[in-house]
Amino acid sequence: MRIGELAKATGIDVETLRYYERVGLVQRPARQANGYRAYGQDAIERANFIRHCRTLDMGLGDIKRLLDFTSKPDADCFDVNHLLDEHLVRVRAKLKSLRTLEKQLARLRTQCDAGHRAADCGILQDLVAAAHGEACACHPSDGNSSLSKRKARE
Amino acid sequence: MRIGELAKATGIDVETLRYYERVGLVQRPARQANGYRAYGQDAIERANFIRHCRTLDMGLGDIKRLLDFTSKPDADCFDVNHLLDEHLVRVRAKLKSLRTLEKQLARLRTQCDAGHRAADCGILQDLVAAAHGEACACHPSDGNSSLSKRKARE
DNA sequence: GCTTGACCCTGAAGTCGCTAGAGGGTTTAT
DNA sequence: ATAAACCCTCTAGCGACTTCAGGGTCAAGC
Ligand SMILES: [Zn+2]
Ligand SMILES: [Zn+2]
Ligand SMILES: [Zn+2]
Ligand SMILES: [Zn+2]
Repeated sequence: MRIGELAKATGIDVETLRYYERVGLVQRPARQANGYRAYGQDAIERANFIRHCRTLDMGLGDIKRLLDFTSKPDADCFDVNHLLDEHLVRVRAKLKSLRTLEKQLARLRTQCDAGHRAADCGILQDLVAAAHGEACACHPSDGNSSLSKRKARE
Repeated sequence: MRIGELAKATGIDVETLRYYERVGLVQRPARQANGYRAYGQDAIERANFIRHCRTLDMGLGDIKRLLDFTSKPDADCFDVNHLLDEHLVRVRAKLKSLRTLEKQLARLRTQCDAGHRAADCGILQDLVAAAHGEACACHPSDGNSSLSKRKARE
């Protein structure tokens, strides 16, 4: 099987497959006499595994670790659970912040409905006022910089 | 005001401020005799505006456009509304996909609770089965590659 | 006077997960 | 024979930073 066929079979772009090979996610396949990559059927399995994990938004490093587990049947799967737990934490944190964000943006959007002068635009006024520190949680405005420190630790 | 003070006043990292200057988001400040950047009070306003918009997850290009509006009071604010609408669409799309993702991951996590052999791990088995094409929507498994084409158009 | 440490400077490279381009070679169909 | 469709490598670009290397500047304490 050539790379284009593997791409069609898995829905992964040819360039992406070559990229996965470069970073070690996909093993280097044998080559034909002309230098073309020659994949076996197992490459479809592996590529589909990667694709599925990517749709679950896992990082390539995590996917590599999971792939390694599939070839070590006697290993303890604790790390698999842990990896998934951490990923869930990340996803839930992002979900939470996106929900807040959506509310903020929806409210902001109501501040202007028709076209008028920029000076009278409720949205711009709202943004400027927030930057000024009025009723806004995003910048500390007191002396401490806990927010940036927290971000740095994440 | 030196860059470290501006950083502390706004909660934006020093390196990030220099990066914003490089990409034209923050105007180049005057310099002291020793080459240090010397900011005025207005720099705090502008930097806080940027920070606030970043917590609303706007791109630097959008923020620049908004900043430009704040100095053009007579412009029509239509583009401001439009920019916000597009951003809301993006945020809501991401929110929707994250909600689906969270459900999938939460279900997957239930497949294994205690440590055992990787070969018996319900999570790994689930992932392999999904990659195999069982009850999984992420890869087409039929002949067409509509999914990848759709993605390319987006 | 001299070192220590906290600042500041520039420019370049690394991060992640691709994506696109340049500049070729090979195969297949007409 | 020629064109389209495929394949190859190597390189650079995206966004929004972060980090590193290799310096310069300045106040305080000994
Ligand atoms: Zn799948
Ligand atoms: Zn408006
Ligand atoms: Zn704010
Ligand atoms: Zn398990």
